[in-house]
Amino acid sequence: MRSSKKSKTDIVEEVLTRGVTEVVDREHLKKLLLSNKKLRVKLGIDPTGPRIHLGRTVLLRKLRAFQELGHKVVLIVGDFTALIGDPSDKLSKRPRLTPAQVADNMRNYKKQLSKIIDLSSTELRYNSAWLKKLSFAQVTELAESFSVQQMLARRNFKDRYDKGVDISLREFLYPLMQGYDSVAIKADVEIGGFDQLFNLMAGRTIQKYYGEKEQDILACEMLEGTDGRKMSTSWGNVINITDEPNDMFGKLMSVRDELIGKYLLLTTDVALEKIKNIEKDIKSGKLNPRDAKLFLSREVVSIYHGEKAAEKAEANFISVFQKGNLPEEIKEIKTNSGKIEITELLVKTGLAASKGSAFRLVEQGGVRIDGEKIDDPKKLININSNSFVLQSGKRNFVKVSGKK
RNA sequence: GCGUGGGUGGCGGAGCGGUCAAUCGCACCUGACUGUAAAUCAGGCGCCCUAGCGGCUACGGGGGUUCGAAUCCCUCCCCACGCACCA
Repeated sequence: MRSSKKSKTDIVEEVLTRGVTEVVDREHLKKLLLSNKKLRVKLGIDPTGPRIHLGRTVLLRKLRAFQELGHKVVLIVGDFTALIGDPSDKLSKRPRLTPAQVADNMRNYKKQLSKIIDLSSTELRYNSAWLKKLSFAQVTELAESFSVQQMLARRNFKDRYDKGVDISLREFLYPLMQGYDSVAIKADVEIGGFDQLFNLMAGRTIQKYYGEKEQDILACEMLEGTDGRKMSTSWGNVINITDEPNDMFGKLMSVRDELIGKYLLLTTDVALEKIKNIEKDIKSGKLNPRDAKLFLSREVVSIYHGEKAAEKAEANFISVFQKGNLPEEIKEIKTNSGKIEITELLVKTGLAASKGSAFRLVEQGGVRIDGEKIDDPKKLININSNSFVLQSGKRNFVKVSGKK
């Protein structure tokens, strides 16, 4: 973080509030953070997808802040729990992962994690290490810590129960396992998304049940994706930190205007005051939301690809979308020379999924060759060694030329 | 095991004998406009072609009734709920 002159109190205050919706023992945690005690800060990650998206970085960035304050981050890889399936904020059951998938996902994960947190000082634990060893008697014992009524207090269990939608017993076990993780690693603090609040609280209940002191809880805001719904891999509205600079930049530009402030708050280090000003200026019309988004996009892309790449991505965006120029890098495709129908060419180059949709694209005026609109779906295109740029819509380009 | 209600396009969810390739919402695509790939508005959104009130394949699988079935019947598979059996 670039907060060099801030006092510790200010830093702690920001850690406790920025992008945070709920802190469970707020005063208690604040005191701890201001003391010199080194805390064990837990974050559970379910390696359910191979990529880390911006929504997940919110929590990771929070961890980073704790690291900077000198605390010990304990990352729990839910290799065991992922096999069970997490019911959080889902109205129906989640698919379970196989051990092979988990292992595969983790390989990619570490590389991505290191872009945000300091992995060398991080304790990485797999919860199968202790959960696998529990005997059935011990599980039964653990199950004693919760009543069915308490479980049903959880909103999404309650909703499903009321609607008559299946809740498997296995799902009831999930919060218990996550809570047991806290016991196993002796967590002082646990971080999680707001949708995880129930599970985080379960950690407290279970720690207490085992006669240990209860962890404090920091629940963070959920980040909306490009379409305004919660960012989630299964919705396909994610911005992955592995996305190429141009792609990442473009996705950020398509975020809804109302979310600009939230994105700045949750995914960048931009100072709180500056964010406030940006929001204010957008509201008053002094600042064009487009420019605020350019700023946001540059910030985020810089974090994952460096400032140079961010500048380049911005220049590319302005050139292509604001000025309508051709992008710098266009995919090139070589095909057989000769005459070919435009619709067939679109399918061949991957710009259209089927001839029917290619037909529609042309009819709707979305197809251009070297900038010139093609309006006849039957048009024959002559392909020879001279290349030309085939364009579908505003953002799909392919350079086509014939083989000799 | 018995009973009830279900299984429809990427998802949610209509339709319950015929213009149903299937209302609608979300997602997605194209266009207009703009401040950007925001918002808004318009159109599109199974596949094929000689592009047409065209052909083909589709509504869990299979079979049947009918001029005609996503819609009715039989059967199989799967899901949920309830009941029972067994402890």
